[in-house]
Amino acid sequence: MTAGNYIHKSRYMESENIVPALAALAQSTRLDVFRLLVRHEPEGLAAGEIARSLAIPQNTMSSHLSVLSRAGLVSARRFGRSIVYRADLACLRAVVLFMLRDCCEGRPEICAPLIEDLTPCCSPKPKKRKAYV
Amino acid sequence: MTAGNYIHKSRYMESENIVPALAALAQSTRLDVFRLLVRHEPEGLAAGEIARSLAIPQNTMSSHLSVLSRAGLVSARRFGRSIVYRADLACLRAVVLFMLRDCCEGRPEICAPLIEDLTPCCSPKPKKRKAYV
DNA sequence: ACTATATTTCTAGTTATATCGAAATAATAG
DNA sequence: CTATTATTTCGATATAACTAGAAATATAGT
Repeated sequence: MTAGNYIHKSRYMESENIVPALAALAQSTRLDVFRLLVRHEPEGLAAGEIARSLAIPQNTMSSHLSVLSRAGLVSARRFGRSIVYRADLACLRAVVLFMLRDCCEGRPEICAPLIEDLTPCCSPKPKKRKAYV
Repeated sequence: MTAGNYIHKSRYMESENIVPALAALAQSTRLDVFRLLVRHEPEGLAAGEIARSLAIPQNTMSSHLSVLSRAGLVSARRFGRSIVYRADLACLRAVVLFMLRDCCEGRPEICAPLIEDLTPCCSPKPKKRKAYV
């Protein structure tokens, strides 16, 4: 309803959702947290370990984690006394996709170099493919 | 020197530079401005036109443009009385690449779905393709 | 030099964010 | 039930961001 030309697909992120996600990452401690959690996928990391790992007081870290969580970039699940946080990689992909969708509109040549940079480390499904191409 | 494991390459963006870039985009007016400028590549758009186009006072817009500019996301060039702003797509790519580098480290399967989503609209050199698949 | 136009800088009020001590909540063990 | 551990919420302060009116700067035309 809100100025909608886009067909809503769940993996796409809309403007209203992207700003909190970018804001959540636009803070050095939170960016470090998110990167740490990405490196610890898929096991995740308890709140206390995150705080200790980055040398930030637990309550401060808790507030950062809640920002990341509200933005959808991390998820939290309780295990006993601990609350284990995990990076939400689908959300990361949605953010990236949102940013690239704009520059791709009608001009693929803009994103092509990016895909080329990315392909060496991230070529799709190297094992189940019959062959490449 | 600052905790450096990465080999510095110019197209890669470091932590210190990415936070201002994300912060610049983490504001709805500025995100709109950037998207507008991407759509107007490569001609660019004068500051006044940007302000008028988004119905924001010129001085307010000027301050937003300077944030985007400091972050390296836009460039400015004077033409007569006007100052024409352009989106810096290399910077956008560097931001995206930074975010993806982390999730690709050692696990290509994370970014592969993203590349697959991107490929239909942005496959490298689309004209030289024989046909679509 | 004067006027009109385009944009920025100055300034100030308002709002939001970051940080962290202290208190509160939640789960486990004895 | 009490003690211990893990985490969050509350509250207060400090810093930064957003907004926009008013003044300043820069360019072009007359």
